[in-house]
Amino acid sequence: MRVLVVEDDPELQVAVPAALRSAALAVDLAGTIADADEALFVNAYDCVVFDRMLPDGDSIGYVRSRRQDGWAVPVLFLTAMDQLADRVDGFEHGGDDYLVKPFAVEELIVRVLSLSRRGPTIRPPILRYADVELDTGRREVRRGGVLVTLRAKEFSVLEFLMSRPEQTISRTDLIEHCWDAAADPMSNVVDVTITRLRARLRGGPDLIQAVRGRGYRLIQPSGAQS
Amino acid sequence: MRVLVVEDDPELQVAVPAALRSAALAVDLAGTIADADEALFVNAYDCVVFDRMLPDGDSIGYVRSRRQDGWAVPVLFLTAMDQLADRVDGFEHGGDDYLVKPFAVEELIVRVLSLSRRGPTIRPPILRYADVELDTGRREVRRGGVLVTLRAKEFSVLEFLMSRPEQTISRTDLIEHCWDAAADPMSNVVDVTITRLRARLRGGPDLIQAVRGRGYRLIQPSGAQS
DNA sequence: AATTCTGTGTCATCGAAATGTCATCGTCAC
DNA sequence: GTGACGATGACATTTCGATGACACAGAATT
Repeated sequence: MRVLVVEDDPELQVAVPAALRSAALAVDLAGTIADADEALFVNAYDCVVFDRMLPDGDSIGYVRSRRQDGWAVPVLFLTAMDQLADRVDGFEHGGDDYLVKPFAVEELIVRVLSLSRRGPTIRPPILRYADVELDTGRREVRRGGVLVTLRAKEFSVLEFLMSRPEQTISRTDLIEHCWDAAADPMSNVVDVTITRLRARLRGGPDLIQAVRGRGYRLIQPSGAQS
Repeated sequence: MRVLVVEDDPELQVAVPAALRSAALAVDLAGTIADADEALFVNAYDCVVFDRMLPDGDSIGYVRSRRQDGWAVPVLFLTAMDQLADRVDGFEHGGDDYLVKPFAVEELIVRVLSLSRRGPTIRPPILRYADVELDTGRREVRRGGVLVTLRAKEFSVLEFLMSRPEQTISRTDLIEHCWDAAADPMSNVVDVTITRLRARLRGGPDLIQAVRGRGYRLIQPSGAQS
């Protein structure tokens, strides 16, 4: 779990990351809102610890505006102002928790862990065609419910075909999407990979049709074509 | 938003619901853990406010056991014991926040609103996969009930894998979530950490599968291959 | 302050598995 | 029939992951 700490007080710049690292969290540090913004752009964090007052402004304003764009990473505010009005302010603008300085490091750790745990668990999509299911997250393919293990290239080609069912895909397109720049467009790698893919999917009719001079496409052999 | 308040003190039985209703929350009241259990069975709540000490026991025990079954509704504990050890204890067993009595009603409202908004998206504090248990609070891992001691990085990687069981996780994702910005994405730290993790978990079949060219994932080796 | 210990990162090497190449065969369209 | 294109088996090459040994930093201990 990775956390961004945004803090300008030199003492806390040392203490807070140290405390969080002791809880096996990976910690990055930023000193200003501008720095934090850049770090948030570059990396994926599970939680952000924001000092309220920073050299370039009040962090609540920043968080508020990011929330407007749907930014959802949990935030813990560290604040020296312990008036209740300010606390309410912090929550109402999308922050998820706050801690009043001075605080016990154990408490900080507990709260950050609690916030980090609620990560957005997004389900990667599952592609289907005929009796073939391709689970992009698990990198698994099933035919008629039976698990079929594919090589990386084979998977990648099938994924591309399944994302455009019944469209004819040229060898060039396949090379461009499934191979890197080093691939030789003149070779017959695509043909070979298609052959291997067919061999793996021998659990039903051949769904991969060669379109002479054009490329390949997925098609159900029973269905009529144009 | 609907909230269940579990409280036996007659004074608070009046004051707490009144305060929450003033914030436009729908409030139900229970006086014992048994009553609460029934109410939770019948209705869906966005948040539960639990007094720590109730006539039929300490509510932490109840919450802890419900969490084991994946129950995820946010809980706010009201506690008279303000020692930090107790606070940490409350969190580590799946509670999401606590408030020390006596408290300001405004603060109660703020916290309940925050928890309700957060929704039941928190993950249960103990992750399980096959015969491996990972306690995020205690930072302990058990395989087949046997305690396995892990290094911080190893724990962190396992936690991330276990939070997305059977999903293939790229080295990049692992670096981003388990290492800080100083990590070199080109190095093979991830591979080495995986090797070490496997070595520690040698108490059963290898659950960590390398997916060539993509990353790693947790999988039960029972699945047949072709 | 010096020393040991512990955790973590780096590097080099090994070996297996994935993938590309090539030669040959089959087949489809005209 | 024939010429071009696709299919396929055998083989060569490359890549990638696993791992042992070592290096280094910081914490703990003396």
